[in-house]
Amino acid sequence: MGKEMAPKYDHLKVEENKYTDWISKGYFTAGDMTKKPYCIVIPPPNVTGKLHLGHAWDTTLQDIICRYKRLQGYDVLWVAGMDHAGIATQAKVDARLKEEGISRYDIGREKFLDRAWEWKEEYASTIRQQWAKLGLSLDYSRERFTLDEGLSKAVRKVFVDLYNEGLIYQGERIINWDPEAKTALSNIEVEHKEIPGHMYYFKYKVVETGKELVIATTRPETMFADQAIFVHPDDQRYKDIVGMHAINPANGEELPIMADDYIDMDFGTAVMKCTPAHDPNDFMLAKKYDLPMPICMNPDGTMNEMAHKYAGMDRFECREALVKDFEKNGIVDHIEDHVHPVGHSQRTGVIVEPYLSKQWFVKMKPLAQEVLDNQKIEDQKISFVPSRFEKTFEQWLENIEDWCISRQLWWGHRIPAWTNNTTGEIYVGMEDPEDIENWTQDEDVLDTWFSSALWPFSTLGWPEKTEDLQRYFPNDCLVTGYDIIFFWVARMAFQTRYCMHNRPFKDVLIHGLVRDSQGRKMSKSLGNGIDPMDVIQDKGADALRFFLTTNSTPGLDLRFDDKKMDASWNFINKIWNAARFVKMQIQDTKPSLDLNQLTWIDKWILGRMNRVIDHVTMNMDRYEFAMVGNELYNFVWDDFCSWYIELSKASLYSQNPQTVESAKAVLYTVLINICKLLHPFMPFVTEEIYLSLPHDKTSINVETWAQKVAFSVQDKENDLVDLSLSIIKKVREIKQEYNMKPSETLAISVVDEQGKPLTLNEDAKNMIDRMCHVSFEIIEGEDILSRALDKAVLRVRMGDLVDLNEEKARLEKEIEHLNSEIKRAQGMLDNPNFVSKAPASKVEQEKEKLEGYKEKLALTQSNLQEVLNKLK
RNA sequence: GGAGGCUUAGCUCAGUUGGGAGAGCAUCUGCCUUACAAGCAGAGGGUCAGCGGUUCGAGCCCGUUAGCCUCCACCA
Repeated sequence: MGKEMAPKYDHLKVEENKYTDWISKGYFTAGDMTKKPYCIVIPPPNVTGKLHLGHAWDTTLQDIICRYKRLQGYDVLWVAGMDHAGIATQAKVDARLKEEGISRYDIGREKFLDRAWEWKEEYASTIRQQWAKLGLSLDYSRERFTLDEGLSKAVRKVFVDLYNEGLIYQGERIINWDPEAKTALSNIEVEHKEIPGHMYYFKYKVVETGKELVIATTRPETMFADQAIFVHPDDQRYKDIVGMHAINPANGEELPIMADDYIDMDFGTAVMKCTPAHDPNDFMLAKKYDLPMPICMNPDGTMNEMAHKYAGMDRFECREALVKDFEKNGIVDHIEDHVHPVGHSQRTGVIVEPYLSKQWFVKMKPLAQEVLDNQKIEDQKISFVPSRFEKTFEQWLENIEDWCISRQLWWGHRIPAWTNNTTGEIYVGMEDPEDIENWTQDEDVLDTWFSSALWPFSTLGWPEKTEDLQRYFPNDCLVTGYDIIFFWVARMAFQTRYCMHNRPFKDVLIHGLVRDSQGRKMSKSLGNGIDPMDVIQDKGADALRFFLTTNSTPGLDLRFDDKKMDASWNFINKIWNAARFVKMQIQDTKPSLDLNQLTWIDKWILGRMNRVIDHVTMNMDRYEFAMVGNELYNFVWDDFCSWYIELSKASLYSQNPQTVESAKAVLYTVLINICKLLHPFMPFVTEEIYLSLPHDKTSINVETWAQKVAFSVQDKENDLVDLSLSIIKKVREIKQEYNMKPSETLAISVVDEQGKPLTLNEDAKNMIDRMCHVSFEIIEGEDILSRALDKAVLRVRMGDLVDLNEEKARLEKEIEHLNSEIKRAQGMLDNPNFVSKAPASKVEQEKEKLEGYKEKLALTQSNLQEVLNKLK
C-alpha cells in the first residue's frame, strides 16, 4: 500500500503484470464446490491468425458476464479453447509451404499434419497472449482444442452412433464443390452473390424433323455432360417433339427430348437441357428417369476429356471459347445480359461448382425436429437475446437440408470408416479394424463444424462421465455473433440434443459485427481492419472493453469510433483522479462508516448509490450492458465527481471530526462500490484502485458484488439537498449570464413564497459558498434580481448590471413554458379516463408535478411583476 | 420469392411492461477553482422518416408507404 498515483492515467503501467498475477493465483480456475456453478464456453477462435476486434467484443462480453457472476458468488467456469478450422488452416499451411517452394503433396499427409500442428502451436500462443492483453478470465486449466484427443474421441463416438442409427450415410449427390480448395462444402459455406452474367440461347437441331429448338443456359461449359432435353408435358409448342432427339451442339451427341412437369412453361423458351452431374435439379430429374451422370470437369475446375478440344481449359475459359466457336458456327440464337445469384465459396471466394460426388451426409430432419420440439418447452428451450433470433434459428431448422460433412482435406478429424480391400465391405467404428492391413480408411476428414457442434459438452469431458460434465453442463450462456447462428448455434443445438438429451445452454446472447467508422465491414481487402492490440497499446484494454460493450445493443452492429474510444479513456481517467482524491483524503486508513453520523449530503450520495446498484444489477442480469455503462458513467461523473466530491470538501475541511470521518467513509464506500460495479467492464483499473486503497481481500477478483447501505433519511434532509443544489446551479447560471467571474462573490438571499427569508444552516451556507462563491445577506431595495427555484425564490443583489428588459423577456418565456406544462398536466388530470385507468402512482406523480409548476409559476409571475414595476 | 433490421440533435448512437425527448463528440460562452485543462462551470440545438390506427396518453404497440441494410432461397 501507499502506492503513489500519478495525476494522469497511465494505462500501460496499470495493465502491466496484473494478468499473469491473476492467473498464477488461480482466480479464474473453477472448482469451488461450495458455490453454485456457472458455465460459459468460449466460441473457439480459429488458429489461423490473430484475433480481431470482433473477437475482442465477443470475448469481452463473456468476460463481463463471468466476472459479474464471480463477484456474485458463483463458481464460474469459462472454458478456454480454440478451433482447428480445417479449410482455413490448411490453406494457411499450404501457403507457408508454397513460400518454401513445396506443396503438401511433396511431403505427404503425415508430414503435412506435423507442419499444421506446428502452425497451431504458434498461433495458439499468439491468441493466448491476446486473451491476456484483453484481461479475459478464462480457465486455462481446462483449455481445449477441437482436434485434441478427447474431442477426437467425442467426434468418433457421435459419428459412429449417428451412423448406426442411419442418421449418417454416404451418398452420391450434387454437392457444392470448391475447385480452389478442392473439397466439398456444406450448403451454408456457400455465399450467394448477385453477379452479372449472360443467358445464352443456343440452337439445337431436332434429329427427326430437322427443325431448330432454342435452349437457354447460363453455364454452356457443362453442355458436354448433357444427357437430355426437357419440356413440359402440357406445352403445346413442344408436344410433338417429345420422344424425339436433338443434337447437342457442343459434342454432336443425340439427346432425348423428354417431358416432365418440373419445367416452368413461362421461363425462357420453356426448354431445358439436363446436365445431371452439374446441377441439383437436373440431377433430380436424371434420377427419376435413370439417366447417366457423366462429369465433364476435373476437381480443380478445369475441363476433362469429355470436353474434347477444350479439355484442360479452366471452366470459364472454356465457356468463353465455346461461345465464340458457337457464334462462328451460327449456333447462337442470341445472348442476354443476366444478373443472377451465383454461389461463392465462403472460404476461398471462388465460384462454387455444383458437382456430383460421393460424400458423407447427416440426415437432418429428425435431429432438427427434436430441437424444434424442445423449443416449445420452457426449461428446455434455448433463449435468444434478443429474442427475434429465435425465429431465425427455428425457421432455418424447419427448412433444413442434409448436411454434407466430408471434406477432401488432411487437417481435421479423419472419418472413422474403412473399406475392406478385398470384400469392399464398409466398417464404421470407434476402434480401428483389427486386421487393419486389410482395410483402407476413408481419406476424408469431417467438416470443422462437426467437432465445434460438440463443444458445450465435449470440452467438459464427454463421452466420459466427468465431474465437470456433471457440474457445468448444460452451460448457462453462450455469446456469439448473428453470423454464426446457423453454422454453430444450430448445430450445437441438435448435436447436444442428440448426445445429451438436453439443451447446450440456457441463453444465447447475440451481438453483431464490428464496422469501421464509415460503417463498412472490416476486411482484409479494404485494409480497414483495426488490430485490437494496437488499440490496447494506445488506449488500454479497459477503455477498449468499455467502449465495445457499452456502445452496443444486443443483436446490432457496432461502429468503431475513435471519439468514443477517447470518451472511454477519459472516463477511466476521471475515475482514476477521483480515486486519487479519495486516497489523498483517507491516506492508508480504512475509514469506518458510522450510519449515525451521516450528513445530509452523505445520505444523498448513498441514496443515489443504492439506486444505481439496484439498476445495474438488474441490467447486468438482462445483458443490457449499454444501460449499465450509461448509468455508471453518469453516476460516477456527475453525481459522485461533480457533486459529491465537491460538496464533501466542505465537510472534509470542516472542524468537526465526525463530519470529516463520515465524509471520508462515504467517499471510500462509494468508490469501492464503483470499482466493484465497473470491475466486469474494466478489470485492470478497478484492481489498481482497489489495491491502492485499504482493502479487505487480496484482489478485487475475489471480492463480492456491490452491496447497498441501509440508513434512514428524513424528508427535510432531502429537501435541503434539492434546495442547495438548485441554488448553486442558479447562481452559476446568473453569473454566466451577466459575465461575472465565477470567483466573484455574489450577495444572495433565499426567501419563500411570501418573501420571508429561509433559514439555512451554517453547513449548507458554507457548502453553497464553496461551490459558487456567495454571501448570504438580507437583500432589499431596487437592485434585486429574483429567480424562482422549485419551492423558493433566489434573490440576488445585482446593482446596475440587471438589464430589466432582457429579464422581462426571460421571465415571460419561462411563464409561457410553465403555462404549457400546467395545461398539459391539468389536461391529463381533468381527463376522467386518465384518473380512473392510469396507475395510481402515475396520477399522484402528475398531481405533484402540477403543484410544482403552479408554485413556480406564481413565483415567476411575482418576479415579473417586480421587474415591470421597476421598468415603470 | 421469403424473413429480419435500421431511420431520434450537425455526426455516431442510447432510450428497459406506453406516462414530462437523452449521451458522447462537435458548436457557442466563461474559467489554470489545492482529484482531474484528456479538466471545470454554463448555453444553444430534435414535427423521434411520412401517413393512418389502437389508447385518456405513442419515439415505444398495430397497419401502411418510402429510403438504406442483412440473412435465407435449386428457376434452366
